[in-house]
Amino acid sequence: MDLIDANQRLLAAAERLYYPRGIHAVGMDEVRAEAGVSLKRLYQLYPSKEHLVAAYLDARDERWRARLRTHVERHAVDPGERLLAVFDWLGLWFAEPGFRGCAFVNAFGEIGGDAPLVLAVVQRHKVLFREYLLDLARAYPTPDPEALADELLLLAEGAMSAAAVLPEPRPDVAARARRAASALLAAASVG
Amino acid sequence: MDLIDANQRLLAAAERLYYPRGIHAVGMDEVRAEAGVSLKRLYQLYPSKEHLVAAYLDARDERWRARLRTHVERHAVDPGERLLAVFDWLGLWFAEPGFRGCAFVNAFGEIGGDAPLVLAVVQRHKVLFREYLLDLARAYPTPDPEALADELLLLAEGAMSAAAVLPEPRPDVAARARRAASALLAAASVG
DNA sequence: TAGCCTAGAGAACGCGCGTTCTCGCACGGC
DNA sequence: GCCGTGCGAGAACGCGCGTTCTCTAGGCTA
Repeated sequence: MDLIDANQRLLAAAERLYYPRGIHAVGMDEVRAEAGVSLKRLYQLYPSKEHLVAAYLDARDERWRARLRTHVERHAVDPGERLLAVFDWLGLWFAEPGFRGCAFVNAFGEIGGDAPLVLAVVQRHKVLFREYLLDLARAYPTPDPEALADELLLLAEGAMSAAAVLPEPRPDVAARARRAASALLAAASVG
Repeated sequence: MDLIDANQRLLAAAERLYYPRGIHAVGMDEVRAEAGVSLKRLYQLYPSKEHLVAAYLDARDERWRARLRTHVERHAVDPGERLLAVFDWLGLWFAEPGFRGCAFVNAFGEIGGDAPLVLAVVQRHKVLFREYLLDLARAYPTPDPEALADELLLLAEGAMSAAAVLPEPRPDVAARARRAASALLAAASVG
């Protein structure tokens, strides 16, 4: 097995273990075993757990945003509909088995304080999500796309938190967020 | 020192240590030392760390909601203004030194999976916050106070996440949330 | 075949945790 | 005065972690 293979297996194993259980609950040896990689290789690729965690989050960021982008592009063309499609996708995500909230917010709560590499990846993810919403908002007829993007960002972030934390039976969080987003779109529209 | 005293000192110490640093980063002995209480007393009051953490979160929940309620009652009488005052208070909270996001969301990310006592307190806190918003929304002239409360809850939750995670310089998250809340209020109003 | 580099398996190390146990001591009832 | 009970102080224990080290085996070159 070469380095590239081992790397992919490690990242896949990290995803399978870290997201459902949290980071500090999963030891390096468990990741190693799940990936079928020797500890030597692991530390050759990632000199510390923090590096591995940052890489896991980085990979998750790419995948998460790609999935969102794909859904939006496939299901809407009108700028307003595209912004609302973000919330439809959130609803699909929330309904997936094993959903446990935003991995980045969770990681921040768990090790945000001391882990600069991880903090940087978390912040970058949120900035990139915000920029994606801003891209969509710029296509929408509103005088202040930044404000609109920020407002929708807050709704989306709130939906992720609420979907993760609220006990069952919970109101359909994504649908509520979509309704609010629709109202904000109408309020921000110049047409 | 009697049990009541020791309990108060422990809860105060837990608050000072757990919120800024996270839960798993603070050991029982450190809480004991900060509180000036013997380990024996600690385990007499809380038979495990999970019990102590749950009690810390419970106390924080009470204090957090009381502070919010006090601010809202002191600064607004009109129902719409009261709902908006929630976001003003969030802005004050975010600006406090040491702000590190919602302690309950952080605790969920850190140990949500396996810690039923903690999970229950987290969920209860969010439910009570939602009920408070619902109380305020019921005084507002809208056909669906539940929907309005849920929408504002999402904005508030999103603001907490964004204020915690987004890197500096960050947009004034609470003000953005307030603006969005204002738009949602207008959209929900029957008058 | 002999030597050598590499890699895997996993033992070992040092540490910090949650929890329990031990010890010595002060204080209250007879 | 004396015994027992409860207390604080902190040592001890068992465990699991992140990280490093050791041993062994195999395949490559000459």
